[in-house]
Amino acid sequence: MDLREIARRAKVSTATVSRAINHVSTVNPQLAKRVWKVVDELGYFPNTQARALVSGRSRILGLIVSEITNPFFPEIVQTFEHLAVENNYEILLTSTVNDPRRMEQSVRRMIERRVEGVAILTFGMEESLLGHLRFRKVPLVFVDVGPDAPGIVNIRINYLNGIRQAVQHLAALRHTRIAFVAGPPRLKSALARTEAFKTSMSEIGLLPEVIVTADHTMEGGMRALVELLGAHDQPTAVVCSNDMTAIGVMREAYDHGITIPSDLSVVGFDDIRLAQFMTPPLTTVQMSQRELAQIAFRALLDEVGRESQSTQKSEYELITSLVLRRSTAMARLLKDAHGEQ
Amino acid sequence: MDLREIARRAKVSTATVSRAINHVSTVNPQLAKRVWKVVDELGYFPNTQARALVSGRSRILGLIVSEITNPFFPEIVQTFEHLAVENNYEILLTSTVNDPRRMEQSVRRMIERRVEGVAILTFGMEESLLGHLRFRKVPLVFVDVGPDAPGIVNIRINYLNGIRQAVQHLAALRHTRIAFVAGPPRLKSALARTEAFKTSMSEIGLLPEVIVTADHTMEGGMRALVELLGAHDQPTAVVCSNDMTAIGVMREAYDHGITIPSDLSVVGFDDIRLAQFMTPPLTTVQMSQRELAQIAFRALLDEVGRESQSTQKSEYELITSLVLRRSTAMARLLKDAHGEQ
DNA sequence: GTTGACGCGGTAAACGTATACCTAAGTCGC
DNA sequence: GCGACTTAGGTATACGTTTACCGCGTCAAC
Repeated sequence: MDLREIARRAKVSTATVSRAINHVSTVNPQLAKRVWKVVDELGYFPNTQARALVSGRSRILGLIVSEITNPFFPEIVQTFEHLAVENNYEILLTSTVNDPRRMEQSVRRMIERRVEGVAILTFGMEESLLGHLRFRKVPLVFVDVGPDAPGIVNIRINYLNGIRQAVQHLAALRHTRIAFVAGPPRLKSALARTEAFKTSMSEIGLLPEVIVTADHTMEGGMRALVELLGAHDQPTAVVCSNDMTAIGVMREAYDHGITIPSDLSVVGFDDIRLAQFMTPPLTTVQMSQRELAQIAFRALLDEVGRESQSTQKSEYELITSLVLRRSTAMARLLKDAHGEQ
Repeated sequence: MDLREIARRAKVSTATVSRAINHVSTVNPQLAKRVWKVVDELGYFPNTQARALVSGRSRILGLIVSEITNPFFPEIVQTFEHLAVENNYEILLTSTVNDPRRMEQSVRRMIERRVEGVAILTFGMEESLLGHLRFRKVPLVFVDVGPDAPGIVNIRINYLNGIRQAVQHLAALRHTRIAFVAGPPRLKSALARTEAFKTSMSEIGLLPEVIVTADHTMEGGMRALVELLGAHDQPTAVVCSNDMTAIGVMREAYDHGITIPSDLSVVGFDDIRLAQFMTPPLTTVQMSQRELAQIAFRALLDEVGRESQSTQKSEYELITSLVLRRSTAMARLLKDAHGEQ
């Protein structure tokens, strides 16, 4: 069942059928109606590959994330996919799980399907991905780590804003020994968060001394707390580089009989959905996944839209900000002191 | 840069290039090498749409889930995608969020891209999806709810096995007042779980009296616990129709000062990854998402493989089973009694 | 030495659609 | 009333592959 079949039955040419289906205005409404009638009767659906072949536009976008099972990403995927469908695009999804072979393969798949653009929402700097894609001048969207070149747009994340809010929130609760559990140094985003923490502390005259490194997993968070408990001057609050780490900290605290937030205040980062399901619900710095996906999609669409990669640079920014829940409280020592008065 | 370009440079015909690229054995190794050399030099990637058009095979599979942000699904998507890529397939993902318009649209997209098969891993009975797809004889895979017809395979889930284990585990811990928090009656899978609970209770002479209905969300779980606490004969253990419900129950319990598991034992269902991150880690009935995805993919591939929908029916089954963590303990009253002796 | 079989590679048609180009009919001005 | 201009719809080509079909050359058997 193809265009020709429709043309035959509607007693018009294939050109007219094509035009009617694509709502070209020059076609006589009478004829259009006749065509649509046949189309509906036969349940005809145009063949996308043929369309893509002749038009040179695949209407497919690539989306590369680190790992779909990482709670940070499902919301992104969902939003991105939703927007894509609304704009008559399809998405080609890859989760690299940090496997170079997978990335390589992923790029190949995308090029073979002739994607019109790719959003790379992993936070590492996967140079390996770039070669072929840039060679084909495929528009790319990165988060922070993209090279500065035409056809490549970077979404800048303002980590400082949210982390500063977190630190000041804790300081306001009389915390002075505030620890930071950092993420893997391999990730530029993790580095940036650590820097933001240091800056925020220094700004208010506190020393960002207690920084332990974890790996953005729950297990890493658990180990990090153990490490912190071993220190001779234990912190009363801890800011974590991401929510999974914070969850690990909370989990380990539970096992040690440490109550959150009265014994220890905990702040996460990301605001994955799960954060609000914790006991107690996790206070965390929100980096809106929906918004990130929206910006990425919009940026990609803009870039695809503008023909001949202009040098005009477009910058996009995503602000982070603290959302208060119930995992932070007044610092223990001060509270006791008050209580004793 | 296309086949012809390669052919020209390698001084062979396009047919030979095509054959070399597809590793057809009849082509002279000398020539093949020459072709591959040019291919690599130019960084040539074959155009999938052209291939699909002429071969009549899109190498695309559809995957429909209810909601990617539901923690049950990411693992499924990841596994399915992984398998697809390994078999040179691409996947077209849709999350319906129970929106009929979305489903409609989704089917249209899939048919337009000429998917070779679709796995429908939502657990409702979306009849609306069927029409067009069945008309095209697209192989379909369902979980439990598919109609009995050629080209349609159902994966049967054995809910009873795991739920029986859960109930017997609780009974062994001296619980007799075991409640069940059911899921939305709209979902056949929820109904089946409730039935399995009733059966399991009756089998060991307990009355499945306390059954409250929730909706598979955390909020629903929270409300359910409130309802249970209002009963004059409070349960000492509660089995939930899914993990999110169990998490809601735990969360609400925390707010009421009820300690899990010493005051109340809780068992979930699904074993989403998050279950092990709870405090305490949730004992739950595992319904392996990886395995489900594997079965679905395998079934789909088999069905796509066999030409001319044979009547031979293939049945697939997924077993559920209890995984013990730390959200269950001896029933309160008995434990006290023992303590007083 | 001729013939038949066979193996390898080239020629060309086909997949289903969009669209450049063309033709016929209609409109308008003089 | 006739020619120029507009307009609607048809004809035919192109998109980048795969593959059926064909032809040529080699080799063996007689």
